[in-house]
Amino acid sequence: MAASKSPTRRRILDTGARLFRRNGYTGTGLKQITGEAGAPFGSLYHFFPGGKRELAAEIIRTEGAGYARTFDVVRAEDAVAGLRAWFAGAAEVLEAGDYADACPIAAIALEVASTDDDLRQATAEVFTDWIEQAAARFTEAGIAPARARTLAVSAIASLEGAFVLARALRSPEPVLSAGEIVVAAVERELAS
Amino acid sequence: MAASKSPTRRRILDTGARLFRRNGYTGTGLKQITGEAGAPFGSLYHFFPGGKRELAAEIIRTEGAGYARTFDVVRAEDAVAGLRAWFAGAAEVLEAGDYADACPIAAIALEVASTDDDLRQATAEVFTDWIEQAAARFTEAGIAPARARTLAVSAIASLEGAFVLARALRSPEPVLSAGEIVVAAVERELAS
DNA sequence: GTCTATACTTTGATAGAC
DNA sequence: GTCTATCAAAGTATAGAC
Repeated sequence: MAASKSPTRRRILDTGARLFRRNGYTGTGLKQITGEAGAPFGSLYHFFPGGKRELAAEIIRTEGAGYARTFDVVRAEDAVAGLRAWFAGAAEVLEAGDYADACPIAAIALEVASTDDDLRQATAEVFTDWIEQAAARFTEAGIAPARARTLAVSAIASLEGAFVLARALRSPEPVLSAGEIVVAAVERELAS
Repeated sequence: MAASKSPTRRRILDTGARLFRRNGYTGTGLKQITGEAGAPFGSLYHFFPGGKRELAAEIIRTEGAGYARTFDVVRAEDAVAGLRAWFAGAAEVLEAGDYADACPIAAIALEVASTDDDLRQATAEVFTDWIEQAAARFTEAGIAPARARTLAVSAIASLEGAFVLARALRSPEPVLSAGEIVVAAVERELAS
């Protein structure tokens, strides 16, 4: 079908992703999305019959998968340098985008955690994927599986929380400080 | 004036704090707040003429100050044990409250960061206070100021991000893992 | 099948009765 | 000063013209 290739559908998804990321789930209106996407309001329900929840679910999954690829910079050959680059890159993107674009799903995740179990589960699957991918990379680098998972969870949590502080403070400091501690922890683990 | 002691005003603040914490800023309605608080709708505008924004600003400040006191468990005499208790306590509260009550202002902070500069600044002041208090405690424990600040920012960011993951995954693991890494970092710093 | 117009609900906010 | 009734606007969702 042509639906999956429709440029209108693409624009709705991209615009929705940007607005959800910046203004949150309830903070973003469907009229606002179609308006900024230059799409007729009815098109949203044509492509997403389930309405706002179906749109959000797809955005959570695709944006989650997309953001997972930023972790590709962490190569098993030099996990420490890669991890350092991961945090530095996040800080740069944040500054360049005026502290508007941090984690693509954090704002949604906090809002739906206690109010919409389907969407909560979608965010949980994304976070689980990130954790497993990061843990696999650390394991390949030579860290024992259990320890690799602890470090993976900690790395992702640190960046996630640093994003919260950085957006509020309009400063890259939290991302850089959090990165420093996590990088040192991984470095120390590999040296042991 | 009696206003500051009014039980109605108190109930509005407490209910608002709980709902903002769980459902976010735009995700919480004023009618929902007064409804659950058992207060007439008009009372909200009587006590908070500035409406939703004034109410949110006060909640951010008071809840922020209240949460700062949880860090009192970190005593300069034994910062490592205190920090360990801080994370463990956060994990316990989270589980006990069915993953609904984590950071009192994180959901608001992410939502207003790019949409309401007054409220963003209120959250920034809270985070700044937390960072300074934690850094002071680490300094008292014998860590050099610059390093103490890096560790303070990292500790708060780690917990903040762990809360995001924990609420989505409905698991205390992120809080415990993040705590493990941060505690080890402080421990190592004190040993050096 | 694309899109416009509308239905219905809920939102934040006010006015005014008591 | 406490509270009820109502406002205009924005929210999601749908119906139906073309």
